[in-house]
Amino acid sequence: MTTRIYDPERIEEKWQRRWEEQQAFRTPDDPETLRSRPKYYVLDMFPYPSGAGLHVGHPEGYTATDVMARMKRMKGFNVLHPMGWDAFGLPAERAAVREGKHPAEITARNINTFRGQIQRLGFSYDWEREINTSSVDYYRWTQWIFLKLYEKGLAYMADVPVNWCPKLGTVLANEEVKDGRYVETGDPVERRMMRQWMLKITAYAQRLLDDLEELDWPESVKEMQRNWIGRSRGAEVKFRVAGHDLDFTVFTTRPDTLFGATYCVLAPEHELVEKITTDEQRKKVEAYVREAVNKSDLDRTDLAKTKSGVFTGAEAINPVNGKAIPIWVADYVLASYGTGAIMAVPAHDERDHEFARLYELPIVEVVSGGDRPIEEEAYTDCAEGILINSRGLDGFSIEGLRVPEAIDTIIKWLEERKIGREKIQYRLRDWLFSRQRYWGEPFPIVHTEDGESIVLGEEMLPIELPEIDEYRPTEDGRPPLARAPGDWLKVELPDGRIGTRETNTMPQWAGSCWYYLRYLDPKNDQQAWSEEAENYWMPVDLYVGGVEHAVLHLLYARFWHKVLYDCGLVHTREPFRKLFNQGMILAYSYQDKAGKYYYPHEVEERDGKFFVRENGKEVTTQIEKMSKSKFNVVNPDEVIGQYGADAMRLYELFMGPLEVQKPWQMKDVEGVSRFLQRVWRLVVDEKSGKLNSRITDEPADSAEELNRVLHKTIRKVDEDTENIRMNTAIAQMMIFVNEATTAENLPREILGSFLRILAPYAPHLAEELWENLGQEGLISLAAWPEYDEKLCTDELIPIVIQVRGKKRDELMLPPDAGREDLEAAALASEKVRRFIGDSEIRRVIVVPGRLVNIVI
RNA sequence: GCCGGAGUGGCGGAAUGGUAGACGCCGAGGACUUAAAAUCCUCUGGAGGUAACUCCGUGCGGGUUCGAAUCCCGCCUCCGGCACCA
Repeated sequence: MTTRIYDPERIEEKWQRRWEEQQAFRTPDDPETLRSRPKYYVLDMFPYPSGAGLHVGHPEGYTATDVMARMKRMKGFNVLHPMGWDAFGLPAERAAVREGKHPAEITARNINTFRGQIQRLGFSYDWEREINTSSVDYYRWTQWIFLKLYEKGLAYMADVPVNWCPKLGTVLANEEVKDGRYVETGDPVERRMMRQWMLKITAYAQRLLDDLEELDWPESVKEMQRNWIGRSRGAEVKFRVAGHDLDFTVFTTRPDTLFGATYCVLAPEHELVEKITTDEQRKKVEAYVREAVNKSDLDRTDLAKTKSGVFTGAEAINPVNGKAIPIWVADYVLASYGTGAIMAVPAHDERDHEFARLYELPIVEVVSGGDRPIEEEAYTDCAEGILINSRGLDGFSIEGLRVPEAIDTIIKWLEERKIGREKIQYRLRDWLFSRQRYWGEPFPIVHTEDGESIVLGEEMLPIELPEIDEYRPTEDGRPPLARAPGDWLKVELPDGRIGTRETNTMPQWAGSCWYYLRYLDPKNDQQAWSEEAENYWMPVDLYVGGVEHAVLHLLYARFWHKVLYDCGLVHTREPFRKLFNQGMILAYSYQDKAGKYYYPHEVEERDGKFFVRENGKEVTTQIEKMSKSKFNVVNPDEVIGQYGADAMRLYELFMGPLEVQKPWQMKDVEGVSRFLQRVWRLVVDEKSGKLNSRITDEPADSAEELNRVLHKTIRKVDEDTENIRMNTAIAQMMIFVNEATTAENLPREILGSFLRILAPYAPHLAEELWENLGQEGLISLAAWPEYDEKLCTDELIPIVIQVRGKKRDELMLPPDAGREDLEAAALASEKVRRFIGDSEIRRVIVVPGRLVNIVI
């Protein structure tokens, strides 16, 4: 033993090298090992390798999964714990333009940075299984899955109104746009008609909804997906247009209010608008439609607080009572939802109410029960109301019914007369699946001159990205791939025709939709994955990542997985059995009155206030999201350089519960670093560099007190780690170390057990001390210790004695003391008797092992 | 507006019907040292009291219970999601 003090840098390098030399974390793949042990697949959401490198938020989830992977390995599981790169994407393409390099080169550089940073933390990934969604070996299979989607009729081209982002020069999916802006960058998005690839995710809406039930996911994420899918039950009702041989269908969730429909509204894009508008109204209607269609989403939603619309001059016939009601055009009705047409019931719908008041349209009450007059406020409650004014031509009536019964009754009536039917409507739209970018998967599609789209066969894969000289759209607005050389763009089809390749590419989500499957068998060049590997490893047992993917990635991946399930390519309906979202790590920032930010090292604290060192100016402090512009980003390399990877890992988990947001505090890293030094000193005498002289070869029970603390600690660390409550597991290990620091004797056996539960958390330190203790083999592969339930309780435990619910005394008694003994002991207490005084004892509540409460 | 989550010392947090504040940070005192750092030990929610001890205390107001941070009702604040989806 040469080194005396704890030197993280030295031991971390040493053990990372050993692990690599011994291939300690290779995923087992020989059939015998696989068959003989249970499996555990623990997965991180793989990162997009940005140019900025890792920040301390990334390793938070990675550390948690690594602790889990290491513990499961020690418990005898075959563990699959891989890492890879979500490597296609726009930032690399933009950097390529900026630096005049190929996106692949930028991507490779960023991946090397990320990998290096991740590896310094000593994670037990199987790097033999590293994947990269932008490598041909990978994306040929993404293209292959696209063929499966196409074969099933789930991929199609359509002229659709798209979210076009001029700044990025590409279209975006609904899921990527919020309030008329791209969620990532905030760039505004416009509405445009374009011919684009779509994936029919709506065909899976009900299954995506139903199968949420079986998942061990945070309730909030399930709820967000339910909201996004947005199932609602209602009815479609057909309305005739008066004086025309035309009709249109509306969707409503409240068919019970049909008698209260006083007008109808068509979306500006509705095909009937043109046909039914009267000459008198034509000018106004055309102007309105033109303006509405060209409005950006931002104008149509967020800013449009007051409604607008124009009367078409035409009238519809309400099928239940034969009354003619006006047909309006208004952009508060969306073309993309339902049928793009509604019946308006101002008495019982807030939006219709607002519109009716604005344009002085009639309001007819058909459900009674509102608190305020119907002219003032729409009554939308479905639980209490009773139907009124709802008697039809042929004596049909739903008057007197409650809303739910009225809905069922009228749907039946509409269906009998073939003028309507029950309808389940989803908010979910089909997934816009093409992008006008270079750095993405090319589609295995060729277009012929006569407009036919031909899908290429499996044998034609991969379709490799061609080299092009500029990564920008062409002058006439076609995607960058239109710049590709002719020998790429032009393809001779098997029948001799010449076609042109599709020049759109797939969105970044494509690669991440199935990467968890490629990890199962990443080097297979015959198949995307083998059946045996899929059967063995799937589903993912634990999936950890940020909540920002609650809808996007997680919904898309579930959709693809279900398609693969229908193709017989996977055996589970769902890919991710348990999902866990880690909370964001925030940081303190410092700002002066003018709003200028300062780095933490530029600021000092005096009496609870903060001042700039240089000029004494007072600054305020706040907790914010880490950001370069706020000067509060914490770099993991610095933390590791100063305290070591083990301290970094420990602090990431000790900060608080994994799922909550919490601020990074450097002072607290020192705390866990001190803890690791204390562990070091339990084994190593820093003065001599020899083993601590208190270490003995006596059995564990020779140090009875410490042995009890050990067993309690094993139990708590085991349970808390399984339940992803690593912060309290670490607290318990601190309790053990505090106890051991003052213990007279340290049996080798006890230290060995403790080091094994510490190993998943601080693996480098644990390996080093394990070796120092003279143990054979890697601690990372040692068996997880068992705890003895009997040793988890003390011989005497504190029993609280309350009088009228207030603690008055505390007695040390055996944990298995009976009710009578506890009561007797409590009543014998001097202090307790003082509080009872002369009062009569009315009741005594005894909770064995806990407390006695005397009620007077 | 609707849906979800949270509110506990100076700070991060623990306790999910049974001792409120585990563990860590900060702070105070002591030991070691020529000294400092490091380390080790003790104290550390508030108020009162020389002390034993007492009272108060988990966003606010009520309730259930022998007993509530925890369960129920009503509010306030903050965070996240959705939002003209008929």
